[in-house]
Amino acid sequence: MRDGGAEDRGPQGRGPSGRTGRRLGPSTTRAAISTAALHEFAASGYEGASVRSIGRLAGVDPALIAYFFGSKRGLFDEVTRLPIEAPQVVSLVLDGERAAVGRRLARVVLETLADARNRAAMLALLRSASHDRETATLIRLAVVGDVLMPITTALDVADAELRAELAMAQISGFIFARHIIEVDAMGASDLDRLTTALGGILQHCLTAPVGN
Amino acid sequence: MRDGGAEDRGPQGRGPSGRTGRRLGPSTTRAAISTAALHEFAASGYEGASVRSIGRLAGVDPALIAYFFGSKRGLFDEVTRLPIEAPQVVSLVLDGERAAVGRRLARVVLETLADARNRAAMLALLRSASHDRETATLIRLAVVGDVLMPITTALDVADAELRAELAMAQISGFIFARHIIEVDAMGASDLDRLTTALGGILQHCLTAPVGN
DNA sequence: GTCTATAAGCAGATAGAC
DNA sequence: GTCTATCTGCTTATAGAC
Repeated sequence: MRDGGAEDRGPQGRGPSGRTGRRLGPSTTRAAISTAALHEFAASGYEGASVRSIGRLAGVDPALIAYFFGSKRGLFDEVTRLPIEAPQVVSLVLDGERAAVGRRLARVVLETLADARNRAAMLALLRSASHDRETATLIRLAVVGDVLMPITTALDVADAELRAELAMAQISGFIFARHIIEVDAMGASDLDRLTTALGGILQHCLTAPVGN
Repeated sequence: MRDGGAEDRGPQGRGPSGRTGRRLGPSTTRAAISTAALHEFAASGYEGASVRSIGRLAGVDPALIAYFFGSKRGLFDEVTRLPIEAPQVVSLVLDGERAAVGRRLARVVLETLADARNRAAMLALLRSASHDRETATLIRLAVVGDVLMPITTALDVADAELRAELAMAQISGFIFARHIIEVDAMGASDLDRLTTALGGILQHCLTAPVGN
C-alpha cells in the first residue's frame, strides 16, 4: 500500500515491453493518486495533507495531481464522495420495528466504517470539518438534512430536528472517539457489542422522551 | 476585541507621557497575545492558526510571541489550559441521586461551555485533536482517564470503560455539532432544554443496561 | 520591551521540455 | 503522460538594532 497501488515503477523503471518512457496501456497513475490521497486526507485532514505528500506516497510527481484532478480541492472532493444513497439509508433504517430503529442506524454506521475506503473518506471529512466551513456545511446538509431529519420526521416524535442533531452528534463523536482519540475499550470491542451500545444510545436520541 | 485587548497603539503611537518608545508601566502585550491566540486557536485549531495571524489580531509583532511564550506550541499549551480540577468535577457529578448523574454531568459541560474563555479553549483542543496526536492523547488521559472513568467506576456498572468512552463520544460530538458544524436546533435551544437532552443521553450512556 | 530583517523551508499552481 | 524548474506566498524562528 505504501507504493500507492501503482505497480513498482522507479524513475527509470521500465514496463513489460522493455522500452523506457511511458507505459503502454491505460495509466494507473490516476488510481494511485486517488488511493494515496484518501490515506493522506484521512490521516491529516484537508489542510494537513499536502499535494507533495500525496505525490510522494503515490510514487508520482506532484504536478500530475493538478493534471488529473485540476486542484487539491478537486482531488479532495472526488476522493471523499461516499457511495451512499441517502433515501436508501433512510428506508433501510425505518423499515422494521420501531424499537430497533437505533440499532439499524448503528448497523449502517458501523458497516460503512468497516469498509476501509469508506472509513478513510469519513475520517477525511470529519478531520477536515474542523477547519473547513465548506466541509462542515456538507455534513450538515448531507447527514442531518438528507438522512437523520427524514428519519426523525417519519418517526413522528417531538423535537424532530433536535433529535436528528443529537444523533449526528453521537455518530460523529463515536467516530471521533474510536478513530481519532483512539480510546481503548471501543477499539477492543467487537462489532456486535459496539452495535448494541451505539444502537441503544441512538434509540434514546431518536425516540426516548426528551422534553422536560 | 479586534485590537486584541491592548490599548490603541499604532507604530507611531505615544503613551500618556507624551514620549515615544516603550510604554511606561507593566506591558499589556502578553495578555493581548493570549486573548488573540485563544480566538485564533479556537477558530482554526493549532495548525490552522499562525503566529502571524495571532500577532495581527493582537496588534503586535509576531516576534513578540516567541519572546513571551518561547514558541507557538508554548503559547498553545498555556492558552488551552482549562481551569478545571478533575477530582472536583468527579465528586460534583457523583454527589446526589443516581438517576440524575447524567444531568449533573451535562450541566458541568454546558456551564463550562457557557464561559467564552473556556469554550474557546475547548474548541481549540477539539479542533486540534483532529491533526495532533499530542492533543488527542491529552483528551484521552484528561477527559476519559481523569473524569469519566472515575465516574463510571464509582457508579459500579458493567463495562465502566466502554461507558466512559461513549460518554466522551457524546460530549465531544455535542460540542462538534453545536459549535463546529453549527446545526440549527441546538443553536436555537436554551440552556435548560440542552441540559435535559444531553443529560438524558449521558444518563443512558452511564447507567442504562448496555450488554446484549 | 519592541521591532526589522532575514534565515530556511514548505505550500499550491503552472509553463514548457521531453 | 510525465517530469523539471520556477513563481509567489506562506510558515516558524532567531539575531540584533533601537
